[in-house]
Amino acid sequence: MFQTSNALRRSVHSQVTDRVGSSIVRGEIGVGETLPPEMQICEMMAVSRTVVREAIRTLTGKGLIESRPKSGTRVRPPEQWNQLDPDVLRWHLESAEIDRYLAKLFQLRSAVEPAAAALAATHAHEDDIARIRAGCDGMDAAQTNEAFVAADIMFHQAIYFATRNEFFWPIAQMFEITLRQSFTIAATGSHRPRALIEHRAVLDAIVAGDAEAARAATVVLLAHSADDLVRIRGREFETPSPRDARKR
Amino acid sequence: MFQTSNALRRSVHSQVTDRVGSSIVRGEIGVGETLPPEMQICEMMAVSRTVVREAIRTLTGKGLIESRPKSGTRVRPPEQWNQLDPDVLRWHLESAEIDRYLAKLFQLRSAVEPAAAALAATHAHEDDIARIRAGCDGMDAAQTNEAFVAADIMFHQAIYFATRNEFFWPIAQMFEITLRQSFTIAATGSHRPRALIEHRAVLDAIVAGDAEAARAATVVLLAHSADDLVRIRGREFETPSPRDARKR
DNA sequence: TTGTCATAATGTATGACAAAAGCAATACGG
DNA sequence: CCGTATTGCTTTTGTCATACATTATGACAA
Repeated sequence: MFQTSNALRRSVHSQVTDRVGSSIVRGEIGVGETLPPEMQICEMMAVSRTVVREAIRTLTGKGLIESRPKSGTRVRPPEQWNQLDPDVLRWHLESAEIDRYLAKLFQLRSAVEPAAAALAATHAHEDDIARIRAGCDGMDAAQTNEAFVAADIMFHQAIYFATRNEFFWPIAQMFEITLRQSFTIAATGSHRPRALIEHRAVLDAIVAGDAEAARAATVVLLAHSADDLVRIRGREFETPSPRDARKR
Repeated sequence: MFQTSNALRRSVHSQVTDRVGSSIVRGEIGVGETLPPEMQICEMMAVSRTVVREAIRTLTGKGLIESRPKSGTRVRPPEQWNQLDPDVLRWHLESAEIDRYLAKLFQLRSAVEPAAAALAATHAHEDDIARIRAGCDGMDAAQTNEAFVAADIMFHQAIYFATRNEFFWPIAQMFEITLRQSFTIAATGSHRPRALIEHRAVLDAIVAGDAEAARAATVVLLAHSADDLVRIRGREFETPSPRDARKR
């Protein structure tokens, strides 16, 4: 009845995966270091070795660790982690300052989303366009803030799927996990009318099959989103990023 | 002594992971369908249930499947796969027509790499620049074709790492797996001098901290790479992509 | 320095039981 | 008589325990 937030109820090995993965991402173990032997983890968490091993396999599959007989299980450098993996993302967001990660995510969006919209304009199928339109309509009809954000997310995801290029899809996945909060904050009240117009501009360009128009409309959309984020969250979202970050 | 290419010698569960993962990506199982019960897979591949379960955990972690007691283990829709995962990528390349995937990868690069270079110009640290320069120098000094390609890959990877934005890193990882062959083909003989100049232009812009110049230089670099790919592999690499792919 | 060996860690196999979920048969009510 | 709810069976995944294989490390000795 009481299941801790939503962590209990799930299988034991995913709980162990969460705890170990989280502590790695959090940096508690440090790159190149080895985590405790399996048996020791078993004792620490009071689970069987089966469970621990399956958790380790999951983390290995995400690129976080690699293990060898005798030498143990070591943390791999973060360049080799599947940083776009939903779980890895979640562990990041749990640990670090949210704003830093939202800013970085926004850098990625700024790079990819205009091109994605352009590809969508030339490659989208009927059902892709239907999904994008559903996003627009949902934003239009939304009564609650939450419904508005959900429709907004659907809209942006649908654009990535409409590229018909699977390498763009993992980026769409991030929205589910990462953007809900930032969108929720940025979607309050007065911005909506303009946002709606700009979203529909992207839709229209895609429907018209005009790649360059879609790209341009998306650039506008993102620029205004950045404005909102700067206003609400702080100057970390300014573009381009501060030069003084550089060390020479 | 003889180990089949490089497949033998590896652990049993990664072999099982490969076989199952490959057959899923290949589409032999079909979205929403269930794979055979664990025990049956054990018999088919003559391994213990431990091994099969660990393989399943790995694939679950990559988003390919999800399993429930009694109802079995089902294939999830490809939108939810970690398409940028090195293994998933490899399974794709094993199965499908290489050219289609190289073309799609190139679409992603075209979207991301100019922005990545721009970010690198403002965010790169000393060691990042050293790596990029090492790539240039390596291309310069390369005697063999293979060495040239390796340096080329290092150059492009280093740019993604230099963004200091971990969300760009998984894209760099793809190069290792995907680009070796395409680069090898495109790097023959006469293209090298021009390629070298263009690479160094990107490096110089990044060193100068000039984001816009870095973006522009990368666009040029990619455009010429596309030319080479079109010439050698076929018109699939043309930009923008064919309109008639659209169904309305 | 080199070779060998003990050892500690992961890798694999097996068997047993728990828990969940689909399915069918059954019982109940309309 | 038909439809619905309930109950119980059974299949499949989830977890545990134990034993043994394999491998690489590090110490020791030649």
